[in-house]
Amino acid sequence: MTTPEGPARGVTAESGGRRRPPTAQQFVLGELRRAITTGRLRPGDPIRQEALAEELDVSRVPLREALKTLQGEGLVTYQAHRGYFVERLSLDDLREVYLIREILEAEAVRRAAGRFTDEALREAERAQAEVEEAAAAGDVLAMAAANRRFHMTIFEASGLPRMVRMIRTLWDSTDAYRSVYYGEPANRERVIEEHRAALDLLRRRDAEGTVRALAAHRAHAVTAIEGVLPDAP
Amino acid sequence: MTTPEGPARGVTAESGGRRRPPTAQQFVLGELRRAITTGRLRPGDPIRQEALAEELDVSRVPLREALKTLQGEGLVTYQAHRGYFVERLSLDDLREVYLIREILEAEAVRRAAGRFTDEALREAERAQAEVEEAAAAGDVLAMAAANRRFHMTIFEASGLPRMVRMIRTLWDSTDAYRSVYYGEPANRERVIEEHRAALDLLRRRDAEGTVRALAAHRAHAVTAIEGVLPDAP
DNA sequence: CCAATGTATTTTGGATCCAATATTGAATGT
DNA sequence: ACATTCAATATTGGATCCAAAATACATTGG
Repeated sequence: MTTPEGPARGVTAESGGRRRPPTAQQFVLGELRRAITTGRLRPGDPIRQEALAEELDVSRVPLREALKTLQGEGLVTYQAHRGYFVERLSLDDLREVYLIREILEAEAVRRAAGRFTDEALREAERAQAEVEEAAAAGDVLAMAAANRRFHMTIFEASGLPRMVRMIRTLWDSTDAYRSVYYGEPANRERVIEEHRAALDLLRRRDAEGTVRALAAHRAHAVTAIEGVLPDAP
Repeated sequence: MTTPEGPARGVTAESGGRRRPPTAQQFVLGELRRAITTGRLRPGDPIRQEALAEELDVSRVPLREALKTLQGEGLVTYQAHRGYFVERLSLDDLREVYLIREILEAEAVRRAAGRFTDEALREAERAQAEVEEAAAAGDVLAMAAANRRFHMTIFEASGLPRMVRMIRTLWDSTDAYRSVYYGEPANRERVIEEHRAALDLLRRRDAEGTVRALAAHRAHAVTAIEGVLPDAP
């Protein structure tokens, strides 16, 4: 039934040589995020604490604290005495997340554009360079990460830290689906073009233009994702 | 030391006759929320787990899980190996929370108004009756609770559960300040009037009117709270 | 055969104990 | 007197163990 294999393969294995966080709960948190976004833990799956803890080579205590964090972010649900389950995102849920993003990000971008510093601009350009590099190399994961940095750099310029935190959480909750989007070469091309356009508008401090550009950018992503979602609910 | 006593009593005492939740972490979560919103735990305070756990007559394990939840909601902050601290809301933070609420609630109300059922209307009217009762009795805590039910009933009619969850979290994070608002009799009167106006508009399914009315309602609260905040940061 | 009931097993919830880290305070040297 | 180092203490982080609840399973009666 369960992996006849003993200690640590599956989830643990692919840590790619990153430095391990200072506490086990933070380490587990990262591993869980990856497990969920890469689909290793699938939507609807119950999370068996004992097995997972053993696999990650920690006790259940830090695992449970990490799960509480994920619960707060909406990546897992919790029922008392029954445990945690990987959240199942319906099409409606996905649309709702994007609706909320639409609303919050519009405001964040609007504010950011008005007060965009040269430093922030350079930071965004650097992120964009990484996006293009990763795209050229066909590295989907790296591209998703760089793409995130690109957008977050812009949001952070809004000077609204709580808003940024909420947006980040919303991104987290749909990570799994977004990576699908980057799988398509055509989408990768489009992302690059749209980012360049947004950067141009930011250089001119054109707030409304940037808002519109990024809204369109987002809309493209969501329609593309909606298309493939029924296959992997 | 620890309970030679069997099933849990202890500091539970002051729960005003509410039914105790099925798990200790949920119980602790409620107690912590109250402690923070009533000012028993003050902004900036470090949270000493051992002492608090003993006071609540639980071990540190469920306490820490509850703290993780609060961290996700932004009511406490966390530093590895240093522990949890009650979040300190600056004036800017407060304004940001209200800005985000403004944006999200406008959308929620807009959608809710269009699809407001008679059942939802009755529910809102019931909540409003409780608000008026509590106001008449001068029971600030009960009024805050009923007020919350009134607004949440409306938000929930939007059919956007995630959005409602986020709004609820935003309310949580400023509970402490809002109760101050209800302390003033004049404010209590105004709240009642404004709620009645909103209900009228809802009965006519006037979406934009309701949005405007509730936006004004919110604006009154925030300016009033801003006025008193410097005293209790 | 099916439903209901009681029992065994699994799984989560929580308490206690120990380890790791941070903080405090005293002693020491300059 | 001041800064620095090192020991003592307090506090958090985590592992293990036990209790409580839920689930799975078998048994019995209809």
